[in-house]
Amino acid sequence: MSPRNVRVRAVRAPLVADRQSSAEVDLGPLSGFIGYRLRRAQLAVFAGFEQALRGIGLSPGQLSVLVVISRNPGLTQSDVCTALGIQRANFTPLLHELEAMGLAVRQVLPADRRSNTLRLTSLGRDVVARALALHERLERRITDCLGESGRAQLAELLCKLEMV
Amino acid sequence: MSPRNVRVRAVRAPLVADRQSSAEVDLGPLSGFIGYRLRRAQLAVFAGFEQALRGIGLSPGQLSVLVVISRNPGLTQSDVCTALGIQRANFTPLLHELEAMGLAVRQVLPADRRSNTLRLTSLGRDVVARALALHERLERRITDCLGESGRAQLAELLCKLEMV
DNA sequence: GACAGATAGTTATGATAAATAACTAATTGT
DNA sequence: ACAATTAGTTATTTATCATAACTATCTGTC
Repeated sequence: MSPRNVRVRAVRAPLVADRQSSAEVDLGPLSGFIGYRLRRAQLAVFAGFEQALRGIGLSPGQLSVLVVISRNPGLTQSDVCTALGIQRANFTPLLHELEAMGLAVRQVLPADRRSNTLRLTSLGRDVVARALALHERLERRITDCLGESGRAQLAELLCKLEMV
Repeated sequence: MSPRNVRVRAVRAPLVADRQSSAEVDLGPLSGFIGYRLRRAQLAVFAGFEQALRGIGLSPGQLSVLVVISRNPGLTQSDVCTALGIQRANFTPLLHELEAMGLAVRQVLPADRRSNTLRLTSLGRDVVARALALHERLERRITDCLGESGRAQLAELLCKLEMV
């Protein structure tokens, strides 16, 4: 126990012994965590989104808002927020960007002057159509990867998962 | 086509006509987008994570790092980064937090003094064990929701999706 | 009709995750 | 010995999400 007994072995011990090559890292229970898999998958898919929609300049969130407005003209901001799970406070600047890009317009609802109804401009409709067309590529790549049935299963499982 | 022929109809059009109740919002193609479903599902699961691990005070990212270190003591920072898909630059402060919490230690690798090998403290091992136990609850809730086979399918599909 | 309470939108702010660039120190190969 | 890499750090930027406080408007009740 005295310092003397500390062998040189301790010093020249195989310090690299339990070093692992990054190829063989064991994720342990992590690899079974749905949350972990979700995070990695989402990062990959969002990267694919940016790549597929390059040149359009829309974020996933922006596109989702435009699609909802396009399918439901006249919705209020709050309606869109609850439909997409966005906080009203965060929606305001997002929407103003879409307005600044000339893609959407706010219009005070006369029946309730607190509310704004939302519509796309004709440019907005064009851009959504183009974005959806480009987005098809991404979805096709995913289908190629998972198979048609795998893709459908995944969509359904994710849908269930939202209400855990 | 002359201005005269523009009927009053245009003016007193039913301005509230196409208002929709938020219950019946049509997500259109969005509901089939894997990326959209991923985002919503991940938000739900991460909220569940925070709820399940309340009191431990670890983020999903922090726990993932601790688990990897625990299963692979002696990995360098870069190893952990590539294993988990984290940027080295973002890893530094994350790791320093874990060190400050007394859960992990950095140790210069003598064989390559640029590298730091990582290990858990005994406190770190305790905390990981407790965190994993609590995390089981979340995974069980997910399994209850998707079924055992659904859960396995989901994990596999997400895994494939990472390499799209 | 007046007024308390609720709602729609906005503003400001803070926390977190992720990406990029530039830097230091140490190593490698020639 | 020296150029080119590599590991880690620092600083900065951006995007997303959450919370609280504010205004303007509306609703229900007396």
